Amino acid sequence: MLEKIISQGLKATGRRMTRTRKAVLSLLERTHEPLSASEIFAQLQEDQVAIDLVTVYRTVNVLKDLGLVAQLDLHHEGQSRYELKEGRKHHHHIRCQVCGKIVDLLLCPLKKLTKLIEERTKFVVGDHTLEFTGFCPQCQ
Amino acid sequence: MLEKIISQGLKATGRRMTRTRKAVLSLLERTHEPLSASEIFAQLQEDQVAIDLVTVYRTVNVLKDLGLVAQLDLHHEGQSRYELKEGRKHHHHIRCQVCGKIVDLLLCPLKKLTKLIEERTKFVVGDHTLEFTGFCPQCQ
DNA sequence: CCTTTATTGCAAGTCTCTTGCAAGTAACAT
DNA sequence: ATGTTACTTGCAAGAGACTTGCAATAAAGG
Repeated sequence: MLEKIISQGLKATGRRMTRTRKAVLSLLERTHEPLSASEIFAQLQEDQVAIDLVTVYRTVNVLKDLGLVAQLDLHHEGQSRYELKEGRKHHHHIRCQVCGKIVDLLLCPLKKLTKLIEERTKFVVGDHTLEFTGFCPQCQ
Repeated sequence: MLEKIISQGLKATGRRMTRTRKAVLSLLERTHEPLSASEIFAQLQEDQVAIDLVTVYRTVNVLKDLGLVAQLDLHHEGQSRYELKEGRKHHHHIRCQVCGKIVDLLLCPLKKLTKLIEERTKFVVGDHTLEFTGFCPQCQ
């Protein structure tokens, strides 16, 4: 179970598993779209979980530090979104410009590009962002 | 000259060429990295051009509306950057995580991907963001 | 159950970007 | 040139995402 794995990561870095961290984790675990901090906050309110928005921000940052959550900056959205990495492989997203629906793209065309970029720019390539926008089937 | 082309675009949309728009354009024209609003503001201050930060934001938005400037959201930067599109072909960037230096990548591996994504997701694919981070030659 | 110390909530602050409005000025007609 | 119109600007204020300081709370281990 995810909670156990994460408890260990927390303990290993001198942190604790708490009621609010469990709530955020369980929400991320059962949600299949990346969520923003305010969406996490709103959903937990609805679920009658007492939590402050500040704590949501602190929690996702802790989970990010542990490498358990990915922070996404979608195309001109002006806010970050978070999704669990646990058990999922590297992927990207497409977001509907009309309704905001986000769908996973289970592909990444960039592995072979890294070497080319490193040769051309002399950079050491680290991370990358690749996000698409478009119109989903319902909004076309 | 760029200013003339842009004057026409402005006029065609009921807008005017002004002292401040000329200043922003000329700065973007002679700068070879994408600039943020506050960088544009700071550089113009240094150049003794009287301009308000609000006007910088409004100006880049006008230029974006006209399709003359691209707005970039680099990886977790928390601010947008702007660069002239005029005369340049579609490209992406890599940014140094240490010093912030931004270099153009004159490539885009995504044309052939669009069809695949549309088939798989039933979305109509519009725009995309692709930005890399890494370590530049000086910061390795 | 107690102690230690991480975590939380609240208030306030920071940063990017936007909006309202009166004053300034570009563009065009007279 | 001068005047008129309406687009632009600057200033003040506001909105939204995210962070920080601090006292109160609550995990975790003894």
